[in-house]
Amino acid sequence: MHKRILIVEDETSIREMIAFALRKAGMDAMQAADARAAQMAIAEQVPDLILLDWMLPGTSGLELARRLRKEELSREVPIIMLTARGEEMDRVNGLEAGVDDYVVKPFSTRELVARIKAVLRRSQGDDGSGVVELGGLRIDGPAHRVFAGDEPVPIGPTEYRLLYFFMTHPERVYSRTQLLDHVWGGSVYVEERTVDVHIRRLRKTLEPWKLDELVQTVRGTGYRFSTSI
Amino acid sequence: MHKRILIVEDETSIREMIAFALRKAGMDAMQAADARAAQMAIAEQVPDLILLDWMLPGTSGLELARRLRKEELSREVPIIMLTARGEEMDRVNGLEAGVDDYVVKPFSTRELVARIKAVLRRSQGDDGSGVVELGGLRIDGPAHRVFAGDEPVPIGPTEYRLLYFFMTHPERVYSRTQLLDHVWGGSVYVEERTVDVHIRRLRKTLEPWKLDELVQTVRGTGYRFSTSI
DNA sequence: GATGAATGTTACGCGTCGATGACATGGGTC
DNA sequence: GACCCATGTCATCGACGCGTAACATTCATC
Repeated sequence: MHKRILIVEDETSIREMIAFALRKAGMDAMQAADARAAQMAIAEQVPDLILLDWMLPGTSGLELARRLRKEELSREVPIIMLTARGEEMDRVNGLEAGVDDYVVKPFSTRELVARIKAVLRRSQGDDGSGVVELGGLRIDGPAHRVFAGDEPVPIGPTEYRLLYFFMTHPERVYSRTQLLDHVWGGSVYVEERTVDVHIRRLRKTLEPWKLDELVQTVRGTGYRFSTSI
Repeated sequence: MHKRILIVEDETSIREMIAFALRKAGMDAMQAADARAAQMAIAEQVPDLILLDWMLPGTSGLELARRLRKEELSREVPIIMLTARGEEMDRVNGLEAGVDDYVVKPFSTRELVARIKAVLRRSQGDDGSGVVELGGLRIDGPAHRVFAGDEPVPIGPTEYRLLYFFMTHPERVYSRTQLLDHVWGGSVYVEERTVDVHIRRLRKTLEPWKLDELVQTVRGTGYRFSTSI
């Protein structure tokens, strides 16, 4: 579950500092001091994201980004560029090379971590638009709608909120209390068993599309939304 | 056909970076550091879209959004809010002010550009001629007329504005408050229930063509114009 | 296979929300 | 000033959704 980040940066102190911050944020940090080392590291194990310093000895960060984009192995991996101030001209080329984001030096580690998370979030299918697609279901926040394939699914308000929470937090068990907190809101108090009923109603609304299996019972613990049965 | 985007953001580095990304995406970027500068820029030339930072010195972004919604000049201009990590609260308040979308910081420039394009596409719908065709209905802005197929539809002024807003913002729920902001204009005060009545009247005018289904109720939330039932 | 606990399922009453029709007001036109 | 059209508000009715309880079923454990 830990995200693997490859840091490509020639200055050891900066590299170490970033690695430390990332580990503290629950990520795995790999390190490379130049383009060659980076490509070797990638060949060995493809990271989830690459932090790329613009100024590298030998092959520049920009050039490396271009190469990575061409290779099958690394094409899909998001890249964040670390640029110094006043390197604006290079940003043009960076955007052309398909870089996902920039962080301008000097930056706080907190900002860097936040940017990494944002890019990771987006590369995982959450484009921030409030539309989530999962397991044959599509839930559209702005439209307040649910689609199974292309057919709209008639759904009640509470079932909608429940499904929305599930689809934005899939593959994880939630107790009834947790569901009440997240879906109903912490300030209301209702019976725990009420959750069961709404789970039932949610399953019923998904039944016509045979998608009720997505909502799974974890006996003794709670419920889970999962695309694998 | 370059779209003109006004960036209202106090932090220069962020503003510059956004402006750069927008220019790269073929848009014209105007900049303003605070609410006053923004209003001056708008007075000079109305942009196609406004990027509005939530946290502004002096007049807050939210407050500015409210003001812009009230003024005739800027009422039609879509607004995208840039919000800090603050969560649901910001979303709700932003939506109340008639904001079209929001992007949570930190965001990647690519994500931002994608969202801008999405909003522009949505709030345009037309090819620039002011004519929108959707779900068997055609609304002609310049001619101020509505057609169902080839037949003209007799329609009242408020119903016309309501329908026009819906057809330029389809597939999305709007609360009564939002509809009041967008259709009535923020400066008038009327009961929320009034929206219900005009929804009713709009449906009635569309009924002879069986197009009243396009106007859909989302219980507990608001109304939506959608071509899929 | 018996037992108790956890979960599934159904039915029902209450409260809330939206739909609807009627009415009053205001503004424009002749 | 008389008339008409558009608009906003109100009261009422009906529908919908919610939470709870009661009963049925499944599961784990011995």
